[in-house]
Amino acid sequence: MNVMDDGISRWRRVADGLRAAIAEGSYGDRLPPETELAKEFGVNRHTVRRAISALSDEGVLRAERGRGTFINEAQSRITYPIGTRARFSENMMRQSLESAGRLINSERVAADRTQAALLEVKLGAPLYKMEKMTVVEGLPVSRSTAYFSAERFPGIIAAYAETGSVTRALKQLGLDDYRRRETRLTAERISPSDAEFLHCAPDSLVLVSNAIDVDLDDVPIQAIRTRFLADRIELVFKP
Amino acid sequence: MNVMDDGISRWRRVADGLRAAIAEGSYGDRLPPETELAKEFGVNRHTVRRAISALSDEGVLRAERGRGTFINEAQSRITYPIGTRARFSENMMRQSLESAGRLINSERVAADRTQAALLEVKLGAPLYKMEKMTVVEGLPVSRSTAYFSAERFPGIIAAYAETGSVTRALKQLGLDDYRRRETRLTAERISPSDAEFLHCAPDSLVLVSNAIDVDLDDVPIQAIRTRFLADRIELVFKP
DNA sequence: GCCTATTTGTTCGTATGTATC
DNA sequence: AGATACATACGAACAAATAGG
Repeated sequence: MNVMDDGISRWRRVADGLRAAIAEGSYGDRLPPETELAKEFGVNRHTVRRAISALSDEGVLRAERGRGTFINEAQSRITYPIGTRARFSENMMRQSLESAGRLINSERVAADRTQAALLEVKLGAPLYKMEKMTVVEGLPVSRSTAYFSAERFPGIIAAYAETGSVTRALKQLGLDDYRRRETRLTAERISPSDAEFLHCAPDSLVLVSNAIDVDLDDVPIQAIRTRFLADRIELVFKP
Repeated sequence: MNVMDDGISRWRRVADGLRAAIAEGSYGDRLPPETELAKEFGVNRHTVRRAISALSDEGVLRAERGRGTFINEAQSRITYPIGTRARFSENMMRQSLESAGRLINSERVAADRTQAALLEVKLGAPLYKMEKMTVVEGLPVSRSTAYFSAERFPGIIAAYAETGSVTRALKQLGLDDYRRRETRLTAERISPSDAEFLHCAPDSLVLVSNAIDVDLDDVPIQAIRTRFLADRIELVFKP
């Protein structure tokens, strides 16, 4: 019997299953006994215990000897509204949260086929690539990679470094307003590099947002790929 | 130096890292040599080989002896627009895709605190819980759990079973129009039960959408939690 | 207080899978 | 390919805390 055919251990899958069931409210406020869970998941009791131990470390559960295992009140995630006028710092301020953007790295690159199509520039056109990360209430929540046309926004990097905000940087460059044309969302496992920067477990999940911002004439300004840590942030869309 | 404390094997993490880097386009159309990747990920070459073998089985890579390892063209995902008037079947038809909803199960339940708050009914009020799944082009793409007030929509289950669509079922019950009030998005690992129904790997990722639909007087109609398979569907938001 | 059933916690042993060298 | 170290998984017991009669 192949125990770990897909590189994910059994206790891990039990832990994930439990987490999901708990989120769905299937168990109410307390877990069934370990022996019962073992039968339910078709594993040994030790394996269930390992899963419970992992979830206890995460703060999801609380085991009490002789009484049972109880489900802790859910810790709420930061919500991040997406819509036409999505401005990260403004939105955080509305929730009275302290947020800060930080420029990690920037470089000049040539547009590949995908980037050229998204930004509506020629293949090989000069772009600025900016690696940023965002910290809310002292906790890193997202990392993003943004591409700007280097010809249209030659001073963007200096302006961002100075102001710490894309909105303010663009304003400094004479662009008063912009809007979001499109946001595409998907989910991925975090990359090792992102895990290091966001200071989280290497097996965390991220919500990936691929978005295009345009000026008021519908000309693309930036293509931006943001990885939101799924367990620290929740995207909210309200029409 | 063995750090496998999180239940995910090294080759698996290398595979996930490679998949992400490939998706980002970091490697272009071919992978660096195995020895180089081993150094990059800080693992033994055997471990890299196992990761590459897994990705080859998935169809992401193609290893050619003596030449190198090449990246296959990505298979495109189905896009699902989210917005005010999100109607699944309408949206699929616009992409000229064949879609079908299927009722898996339905039962009468009492509203718990969360459901009562979302649907604006009393705690313990009777609800219909409907488990559905959606198949697009023969491929299952999502599974969802919807809650309706049993007092307000006594015939909803029969109507859905007959029409195969929430929109048409509600119309049959005399509700001509409704809109989405809110969509909250997050990412999770798939639950074993969902993995079975959606006929996918047990370690797949899902985009979870928690949404509230309301009638034209802003009274809640349904609370719905949908799990979209992240590698088969992409959510798109256009203002 | 006492007994019992239930439930979590601990400790053996054994076999298999993973990762490196 | 073989050797080594460690993590995973299972099985069978036993210990310790709790709750109820």
